[in-house]
Amino acid sequence: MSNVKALPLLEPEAHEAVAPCCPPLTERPFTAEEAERTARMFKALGDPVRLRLFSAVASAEAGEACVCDISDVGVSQPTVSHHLKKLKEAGLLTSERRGTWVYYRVEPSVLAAMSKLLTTTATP
Amino acid sequence: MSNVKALPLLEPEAHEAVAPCCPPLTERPFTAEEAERTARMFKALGDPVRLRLFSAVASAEAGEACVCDISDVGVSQPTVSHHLKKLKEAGLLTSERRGTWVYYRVEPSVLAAMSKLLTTTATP
DNA sequence: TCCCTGGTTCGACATGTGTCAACATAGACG
DNA sequence: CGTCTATGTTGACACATGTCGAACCAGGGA
Repeated sequence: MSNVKALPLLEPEAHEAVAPCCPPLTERPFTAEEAERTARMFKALGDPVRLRLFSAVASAEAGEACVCDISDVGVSQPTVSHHLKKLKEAGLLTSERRGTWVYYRVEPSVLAAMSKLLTTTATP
Repeated sequence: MSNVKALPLLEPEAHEAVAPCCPPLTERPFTAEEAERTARMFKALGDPVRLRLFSAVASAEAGEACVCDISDVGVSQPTVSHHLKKLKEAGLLTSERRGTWVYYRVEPSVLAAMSKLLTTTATP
């Protein structure tokens, strides 16, 4: 449960879904609980708009992106905000307000954790 | 729609979603088209029941699993069938009938492709 | 041949989800 | 203080999705 304590603002909700997740999908059949937890992350990335937002943040130079820089994804501004919230709730992004703007960054452990889920146990 | 009369031909739909997909999420912001294609796969895994089914198939000894071996996931059998169909449509699974039973296996390229999506561009 | 078992499809329903317009809030700046 | 700009929240609505029971198809034996 306790992983990275660096940032000043810590969402308790967000931490639930993150790193301490599950074995690779190919290792053994998932239990209901594991599936529930893991599905939340996949579901968060299962929407084109969210995927574009996440990709925009993940590929940002400084490791973070202002909402104003990534909100050109073809939907209204409230909708962008809604999707960013979903990504935050899923533990994939964190946000921080600095002055006028709000910056989003990728929760560091997430990418590695999800990638590990998809690795094959048999390595040729 | 069109399925009953289909000979051992390959569904063109299924192939669309598979391997030749997209760069890592962290490389650059996804285009709308890339996001649309990729989101389909994540969405397919974004349901707990489907995740359990997929995991059951992916972790099966013989590389394949009979429906009867994996349908104990807490929902009715028609629902299992429905989810397996979704996974097939997303290009994640393939199915084959042998005698009385129907066997599902993981589309080989999928796991590697999705894993690659989640790798960080910096590869040490 | 008839029936039984494994799987899929159909029809219907409740719930969830994406979307927008309108409103609310938080700083910056005069 | 007042106002402007950048985000988030609310309410409403259309549409997609998960679920089940019933009906349906495919093989394998008796």
